Amino acid sequence: MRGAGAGVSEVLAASAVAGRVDAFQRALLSWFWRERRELPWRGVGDPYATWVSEIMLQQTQVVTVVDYFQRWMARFPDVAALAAANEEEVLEQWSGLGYYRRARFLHRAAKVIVEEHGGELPSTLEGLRTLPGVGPYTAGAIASIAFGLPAPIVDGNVIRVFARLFAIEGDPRSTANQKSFWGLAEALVDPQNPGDFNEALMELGARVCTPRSPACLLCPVREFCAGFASGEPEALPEVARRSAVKPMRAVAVVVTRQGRRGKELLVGPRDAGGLLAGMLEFPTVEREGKRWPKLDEVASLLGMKVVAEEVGELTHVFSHRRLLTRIFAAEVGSEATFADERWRWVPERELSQAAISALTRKIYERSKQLETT
DNA sequence: AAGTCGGGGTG
DNA sequence: CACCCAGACTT
Repeated sequence: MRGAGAGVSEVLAASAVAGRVDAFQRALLSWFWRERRELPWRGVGDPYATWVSEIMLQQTQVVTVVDYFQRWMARFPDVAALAAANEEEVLEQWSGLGYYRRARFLHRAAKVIVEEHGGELPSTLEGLRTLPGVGPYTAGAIASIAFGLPAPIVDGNVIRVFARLFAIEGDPRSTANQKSFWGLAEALVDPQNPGDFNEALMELGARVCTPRSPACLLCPVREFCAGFASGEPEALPEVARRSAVKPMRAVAVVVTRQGRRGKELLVGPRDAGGLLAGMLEFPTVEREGKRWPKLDEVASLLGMKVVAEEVGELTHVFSHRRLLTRIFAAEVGSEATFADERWRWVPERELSQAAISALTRKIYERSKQLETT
């Protein structure tokens, strides 16, 4: 029995991969070359495309990313185009994808690349690592996939695959186990095909070595796997205890007016730094806990008296928050203006392409739906 | 080492 | 529901 965080060489020596690293690499790679999915960022040969895809894929599944990636590349085809854009345009493209800080990092890094690297992505692990938003995983992914360097990667898929292959017990996030995962990734990556090898590990985790019921009978490396041998591959890795989801309440008012070009809606940017920082939203008051804010509080936010009708309520779940929102609707005169420069009128047909979060999109859909009934 | 930060897919 | 996802960054 190996304890958590055993040295990499001991873990490797005690496994079925010992002395057969070449065979392991060949088995994994030939499966990958046969079974891999066609994805829009694969085989493009453009480090910028690899970078964009890897940032989008952070904590986000492949199927979700595909459309966003294609729209992004059409709008910002290269580093220079991204660097020249303003932040709102960047957030418009990211709208709905979540973790908006990633979009800001991508944008900021593009400026750094133009100003300090002559417009070319750094081609070393250390250079990539200096870019905002590029951590150990993403640096390894770009280095191996775009530049052919034998850099290791460890993501959620690799953790699961290695925990099973090598029977790594204990909390996979512990420092000791992280050292094991990174050490194994470094020891196993095929220097001839580092990018394909790394992608193969992740694709195996995503499609075969899945969390609940892994498809071991389809696995190209099951002969090397301690989890398969044990008969209980799904027992690893150990699942971490999740922190509690805190309740939140909010009141949002969808304020409309008839502008010269049809109906317009009042929106403003959220505070920087917090949840959904900088995204446009309807006038909203949020509160931690289960007590509802009052409509008056939204009115004072706007500096006006609001005559509004409640049109519904919806729930939105974040990873660590559960937010219930009461939605009101108010129509104001076409001459309505607001002293606070935070607020601005957006034509209804432009809202769907604005820099709004999925939550704001849901609120809008709900208010529209009630209008017609 | 623990918390923060979205959103969607899945059993 | 709960869990997970081609994580990074802050405290």
